[in-house]
Order: sequence, then C-alpha cells, then structure tokens
Amino acid sequence: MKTPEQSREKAKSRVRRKLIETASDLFYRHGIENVGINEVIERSGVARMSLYYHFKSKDDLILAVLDDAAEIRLKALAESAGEGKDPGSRLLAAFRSLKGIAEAEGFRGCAFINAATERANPSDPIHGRVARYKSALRETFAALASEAGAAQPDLLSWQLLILWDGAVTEAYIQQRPDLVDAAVSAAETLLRASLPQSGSGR
Amino acid sequence: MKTPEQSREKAKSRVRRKLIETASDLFYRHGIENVGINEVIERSGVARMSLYYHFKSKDDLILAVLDDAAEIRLKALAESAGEGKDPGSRLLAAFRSLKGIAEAEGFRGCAFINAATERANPSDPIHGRVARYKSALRETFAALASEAGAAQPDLLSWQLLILWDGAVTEAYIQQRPDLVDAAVSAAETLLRASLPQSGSGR
DNA sequence: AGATTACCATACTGACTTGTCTATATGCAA
DNA sequence: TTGCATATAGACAAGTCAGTATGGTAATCT
Repeated sequence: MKTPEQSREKAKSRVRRKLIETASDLFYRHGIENVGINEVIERSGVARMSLYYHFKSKDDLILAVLDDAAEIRLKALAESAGEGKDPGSRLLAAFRSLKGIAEAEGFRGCAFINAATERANPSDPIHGRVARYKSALRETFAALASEAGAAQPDLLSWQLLILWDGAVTEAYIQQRPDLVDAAVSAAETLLRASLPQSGSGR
Repeated sequence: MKTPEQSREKAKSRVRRKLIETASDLFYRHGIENVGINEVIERSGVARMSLYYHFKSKDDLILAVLDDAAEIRLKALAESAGEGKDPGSRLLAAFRSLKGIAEAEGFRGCAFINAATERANPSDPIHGRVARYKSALRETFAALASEAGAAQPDLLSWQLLILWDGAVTEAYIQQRPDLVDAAVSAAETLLRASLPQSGSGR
C-alpha cells in the first residue's frame, strides 16, 4: 500500500532521477557548458525524448540539478554541524567538513559558484539558485554564530561564507586541499575575536 | 629614434593589442566559452585572418589575454599597496582597493577564477596562468605581512588570498559590492591577531 | 628593388549544438 | 476498453563554432 507521498515519488520516476544524477556528475566534472545533452542521455541510458519529457530544456535540467544538489549539500552540512557540543565547536566542525570535500577525487570547486560563473548574465534563473544556496549556507553560519554568542553574528556569518568560498576556490585553483586548513584556522581566529569575553589570551 | 624595445612593441602591432583588449573585455563580460572568435573580430574591426596571424588558436588568444590582465592587475595592486606608511596599513589599503573593483559597472568576479572554472581540466595551460597569478598575489601579501611583523606571514598570506577570492566571488554572486567590507574587516582581524604584541585590547 | 611582415575579405569545411518530429510500445486507471 | 502517462528509437532541422583555403594589398626593412 502506497502513500500518496510515495506515488508522487514514483511519478518523479527513476528515469528522471537518473538524468539528474548523471547530469549532476557530468556538469560538475566537465562544466555545464561543456556537456551536451547527447552525453547526458548516453550516460544515463535514456532516450532523448525522455529527457525532453521531464525537462522542457537543458536549462530546466540544470535548475533541477542545482535544486537537488542544494538539498543534499545543506543536509550534509547540518549533519557535520551536529558534531561538537557547544555552538562554537559545531561551527568549526562544519567548517572542517570542507576538507573532506576538497580532498575528494575529481574535486573541482563549488558547483554553484561554477554554475554562476558559466552563466554570465546575473538575471539568469541559475544565478537565483546559486544566490539562494549561498544565503542558506550563510544563515546556517549565522545561527551557529549567534548561539555561540558572537558580538556581530551577521558580520561574522558573511566573513565565514567568504572564507568558505575562497577556500573551495583556491583549493581547486592550486590543486591543494590542504589550503582548507588555512581557512579553518582563520575561521577560528575570527570566531574567537568575535566573542565578547575578548580575544587573545590563551 | 626607436629603441629595439619600442620596435618590438610596434611589431606587437596595434591590431594585436586591439584583439587582446577587445577579447579581454568580451571574455570577462560574457565568459570565455560564450564568446566566439567571430564576435571578437567584429568588435575589433579586424579581419579573421589577422587574428590567426597573431594567435595560432583561440586558446592562444586566451592565454595572451590572461597574461595581459595579470600584468595590469598586479601593477594596480602594487600601486594600491603604496598608500599608507606602515606595512600593515599598506596591506589593508591593497585589500580595500577590492571595493572599487567590485563596484565597477559590469563587475563579474575574478577573470582568472572564471577562466579556471570554464576550463574543467586542471592540466589545461589556462589553469597554469591562473595559479601563477594567484601565487603572485599571495606573494605580495606575504611580503607585506612579513614586513608588518606577522608571526606566520605565510599562513596569513594564504588566509588573505582566500579572503580575497571569497570576497570577489561572493560580491559577484550576491551582486553586493559592500560584502567586500566584511572581507576587509576580517583581514584586519587576522592581521591584528597575527601580530606578536598580542591581540584583543583596543 | 625585392623581400618580408602585417594585414584584409570571404567562402568554406566539418564537427557539434539544442531541440523537434514521427512513430511506436507498455502499463495503469477509470 | 479507452485513454493517459511514461518511455523508446532515430532522423532531422537550424544554427554555431573554430579553423582553413585562397588570393590578395599595403607598409617596412635590407
């Protein structure tokens, strides 16, 4: 006996999922604009018209891929932020989870940043998804910073987001996952400096 | 009377320069892969064969554009770092110069990061130029950090580079040049925390 | 003067792109 | 049984792209 939930899930078919997953992988590895629809359907083992049945265009598929990735990434981040007792260490744990990402085989930076870069027009719907994802990321930081008792949680959250993006980007450019460590230690310094009972002394 | 220097400069012809400048502008505004050589030559007012006389391929033109941009940007940075007396304030002045860049009409992030993103393969020659440029940037930071007496100038310089990249990227994604301010204040905090005579007290 | 360098115009090749059209097949629900 | 949703195969249209082939002209150097 199926719940309506499951039926709707079924309605979003294996073929559709397969397309999203294959496209997600290909888009990330080679860049959105460097992957044709032909490649997507071949690797998916799906017919051309099936793609255009589920998605009205390549752009539509890209949006679905981004939405899917946002859900996955934000969920994973929330899990990482579960490790640690006080909010401060949970914040840093979330930050440290970046290392694993950067160390992964085929790491190529942030899929969202990459998407926004490939689409030059800021009014492209893709930009909206990217901005939304990054905002969600920042809000996660802001919540933790606030809990931790940071003096200016909002400012700190933006600084952490900037560190995050910079770390992902530079680790990719220099092909050095260890650069994430520099960002983590910077996050630590910023967090400590932001705490009211003042900064330096150990 | 011309020095050999100038002759060689002449040999690098107005047409060649025009191509580099036009391509630089178009590549930045629309993305490298979204600009065809047809557009480049039309906007340059140059014949197709003239492009292929000076550059053996589109990729070759891209490399020339990146080299040109690196020279310009690093020179501009050195100038910005000239403002201020002590090394610390010169470092921050350099950082603050980012704001003007992010505020410029048509700002679309870092041309080098964008180029590296569009070319998925890390062994692409383009990646080499990007990594080289970013390294030069970092070395500038490292020199200033060292002069300023930072405890770990190397670590600090990487952190500053990460902040730099993150700020440029996020300012573009969110379409908010003011986010650069958050990065500047973070740089300030990191610099202060890195100075030996300790951290917090105002 | 003669050679080389710089430059121009344009037609063309061949590969690749997204998206459409046609035609068919299956399973499920009313 | 009829009809709708899901899926498939493959040809095709219409356009874009990088780069070449051909055949010149104009400036500069030796």
